[in-house]
Amino acid sequence: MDAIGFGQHNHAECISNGLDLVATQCRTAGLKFTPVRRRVLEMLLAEHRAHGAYEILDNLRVEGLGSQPPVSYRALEFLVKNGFAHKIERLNAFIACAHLAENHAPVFLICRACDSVAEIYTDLTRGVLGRAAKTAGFQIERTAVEIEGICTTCQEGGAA
Amino acid sequence: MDAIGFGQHNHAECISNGLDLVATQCRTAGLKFTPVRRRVLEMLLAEHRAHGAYEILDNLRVEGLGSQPPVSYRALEFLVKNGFAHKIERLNAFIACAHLAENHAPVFLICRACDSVAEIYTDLTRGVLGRAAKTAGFQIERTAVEIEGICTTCQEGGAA
DNA sequence: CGATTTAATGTTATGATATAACATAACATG
DNA sequence: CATGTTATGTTATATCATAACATTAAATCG
Repeated sequence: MDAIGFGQHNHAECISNGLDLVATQCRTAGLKFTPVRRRVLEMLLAEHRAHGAYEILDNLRVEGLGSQPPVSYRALEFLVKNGFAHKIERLNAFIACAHLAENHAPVFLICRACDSVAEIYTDLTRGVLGRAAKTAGFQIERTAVEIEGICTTCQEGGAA
Repeated sequence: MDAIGFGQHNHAECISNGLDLVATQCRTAGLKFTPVRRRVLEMLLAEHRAHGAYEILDNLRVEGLGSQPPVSYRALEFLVKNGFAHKIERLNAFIACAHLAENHAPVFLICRACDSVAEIYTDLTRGVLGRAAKTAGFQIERTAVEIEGICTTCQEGGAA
């Protein structure tokens, strides 16, 4: 388990590695990593927090890459569908995937004070949840696990 | 673990018991269980699926209990805040709590075919999730666990 | 009781999020 | 280069949600 989002890491690398990884995966899978899609992913990678579709759109507009809602929604849909980004339902916003390449059921830790979001890597569908679903006869297809609270930094800062 | 929502139970009782329980809890806690709030809860209890705020509002309007969005949103807010209902973030909709009276972190099983929602009673904050959060130094305040898939009935029906 | 304050409701207006639908352009492939 | 397919551009509108202020009802207390 790691929690990218809180804690230290080389962020510039984090962005360029992410873009490279996705570019490669798209090439391999025959997906088109177009300028808009690339730029949107780059925006998401720039900060470990969720970005709204309209915030993304504002940036695209300034850069001449699109001006209407469907532009950002389509790019985000592409990224989410292919596992390069996730939607945080709680916030109606999107975040770059922190575990690119690995097939996973993401779990998010959302800090309500600083809005940062950490993605942890823990498959809950095995264990309790899987057993519970099985008992209910429910066939799991997709999970959204979103934990809201206060991150380390904000606890120290007294934001709690 | 039980999964109210899928499976059999006496539904009429389920509604009246729910209303009675909440009425009692409100009396005890000094909360006002007003006609609008009561009626909204009743609507939620009527079916084990999530109800949108505007769907609720449409019903209230017909009954002369309110006609503008804030009316349903306020009633829903009251119910959610006091643990009598939950919001399903994935659906931007609301559902009656299936474990009234017990302090709990709900887990929802959402059937994408028939839209029914089951609430299961499994505290994930103990176990893996709790440990993961602890490692990240994250202080959990609230969890939203929403599992999407296909319920037993719909699997049998071949809706998958 | 009647004044005060607190909570709930009514209402208008608007903000924020999301998608349907259709037109056009770019691209791959036979 | 015709054809199918995917992506993009654009208009319009649907859907979800809340701010702000007016009014009414209810609780509290001198």
